[in-house]
Amino acid sequence: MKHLQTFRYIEAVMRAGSIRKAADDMNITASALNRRIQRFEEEFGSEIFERLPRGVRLNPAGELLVQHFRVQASDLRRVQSQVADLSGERRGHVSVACSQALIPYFLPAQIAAYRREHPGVTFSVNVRDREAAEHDLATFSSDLALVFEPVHLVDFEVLVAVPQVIHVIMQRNHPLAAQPELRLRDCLDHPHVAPTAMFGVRALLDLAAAKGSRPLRPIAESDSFDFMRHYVRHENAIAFQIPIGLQPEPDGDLVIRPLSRRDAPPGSLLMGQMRGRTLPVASARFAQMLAKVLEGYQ
Amino acid sequence: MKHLQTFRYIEAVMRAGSIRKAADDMNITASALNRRIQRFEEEFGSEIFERLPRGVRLNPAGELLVQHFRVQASDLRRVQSQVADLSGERRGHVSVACSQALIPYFLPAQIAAYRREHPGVTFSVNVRDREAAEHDLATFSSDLALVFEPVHLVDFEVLVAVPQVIHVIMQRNHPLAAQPELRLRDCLDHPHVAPTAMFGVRALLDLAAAKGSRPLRPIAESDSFDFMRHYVRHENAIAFQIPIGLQPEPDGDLVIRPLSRRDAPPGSLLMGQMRGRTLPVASARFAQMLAKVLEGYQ
DNA sequence: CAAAAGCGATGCAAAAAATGCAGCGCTAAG
DNA sequence: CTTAGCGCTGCATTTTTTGCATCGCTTTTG
Repeated sequence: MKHLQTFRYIEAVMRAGSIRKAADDMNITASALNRRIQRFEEEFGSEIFERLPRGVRLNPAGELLVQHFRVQASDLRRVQSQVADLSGERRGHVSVACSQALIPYFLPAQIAAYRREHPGVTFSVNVRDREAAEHDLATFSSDLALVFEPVHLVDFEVLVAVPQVIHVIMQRNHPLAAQPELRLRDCLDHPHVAPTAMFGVRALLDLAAAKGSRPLRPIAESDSFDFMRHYVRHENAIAFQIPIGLQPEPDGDLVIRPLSRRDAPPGSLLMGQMRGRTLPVASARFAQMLAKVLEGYQ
Repeated sequence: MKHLQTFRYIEAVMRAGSIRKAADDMNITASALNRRIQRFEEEFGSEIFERLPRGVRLNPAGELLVQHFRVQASDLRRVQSQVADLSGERRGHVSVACSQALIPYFLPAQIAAYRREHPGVTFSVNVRDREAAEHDLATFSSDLALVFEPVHLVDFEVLVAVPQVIHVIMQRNHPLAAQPELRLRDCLDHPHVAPTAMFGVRALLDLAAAKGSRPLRPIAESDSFDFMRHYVRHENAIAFQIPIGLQPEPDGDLVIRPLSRRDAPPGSLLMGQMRGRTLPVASARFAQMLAKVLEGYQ
């Protein structure tokens, strides 16, 4: 939309930290960009950048303005989506920010299922830790977020919550593989790998371990659940993950066992949106479908 | 704001019903306006006007779009007002839609009082019947509405409500002037003037009269309370009005008496805004002051 | 039933706005 | 003390927008 061009430039300047860099990013001359901003500031009635010796930075007025424009751009997308919906076939774009766990199995299956019904709808899927996912919602760069154990819930409006018990992954020949349900203390006696502190699974594990007065001593930490899942094949270690991130039928030589609820309470996988926002039709319907699936999930 | 120019043109076309008339109103050529709209429709991805033989009319997509733009323009004004507020002195503009009763005494006094504290704030005051006032809120053309007994309350978010007993206005030498409180049946025995059906005062009077099985028989009906107040001097008739529309100390030869509560229940004078909207700083503060004054009013 | 009036659309030239280029003055980093 | 990077501005150029004249169409009018 052309009438939002100036805003796109303003965002670019904000990101780049200087007009020249932003001009470069946007394939325009610094002078043109500079004048656009000056002209805008004049008609807006106030400066929106403070000029520093090495560039520019948004001032409080600019912060307010950027927030306004983000809301307005998001709302315009919603209107467009609604209009497309009027004319019969559903079109639109759904952007999702989600935890790693959703990436391999759950979301691909759900998106494919949705697109079978509505081929006109496109998707963008971004892996975000729980903090970044909430930020994505707040800046209107994602419509939906799916995260395990979110941190702040201020702007996060929960659409559906699913309890998820932490599961243990190991090779079929692992000593613990025989038990149908595992105790945390037994797991901690064996070599284990664990996610880094930023993840909800780790937070729950640390909490549970602290109660049992036996600390987590991972032989490897990683921010990739994919890495951890593969690692157990090499050292006969154990790894942790929530069920939604696991294949229903694991690969031949891996087994999956739930951790006893006596040790670690189930965490919550939450789907949410920006608080108070009205989602575009496509996103709202997709969220509706996900909610139905998730509610039947456990 | 220049980036809303196209929207202003769209609104003009909507009002005028044809591109040529709108072009005339906006001091631009029809061809330029026509092309602006065509260009906009193209980048928006859908037509927003349906072309009729005698002009154009918004289609459903256009309705959605206009609503979006109205919200967005109102929000931009809010941001500007907030920014002005950042830089010290309060500036801004407050637009009020209100019933006639508020026009002569109450609002002038309140606005003057507010402007004594904040000379940078300007006002627009429009007389609207209770239906039109609500419409003004819904189209974001007024920030606040002050109406007696509003009709629909769907989009009207009540900020404060004040009970108002209907009062009777007559000359000092009127036979009823001696009583401190009047019964409706006595009033109806004398020549009386009444507001037309669109007014809340009339609705309450009709209701009360129906209960007493004696109908209202006004010798004159008017949509101007000013007219009615002056008329009682000429025929020694009586008129009705709510206290907020009356001078505390009436002019020499007029007296004011409350109608007995046994006959007509007090109506409600409501101050409200568009539901869910965040008002500009100036409007919000003015509303706050009004609320305080009104709560102490009766 | 034909003429007139009103409408939206479009080709083309003129006017206006935005952009690119070159260079200024300034500040902080090397 | 030099240099590199920054925002800003005058001027020529390019792009966009506007105005004018006109077409084809439909409804209204005499």
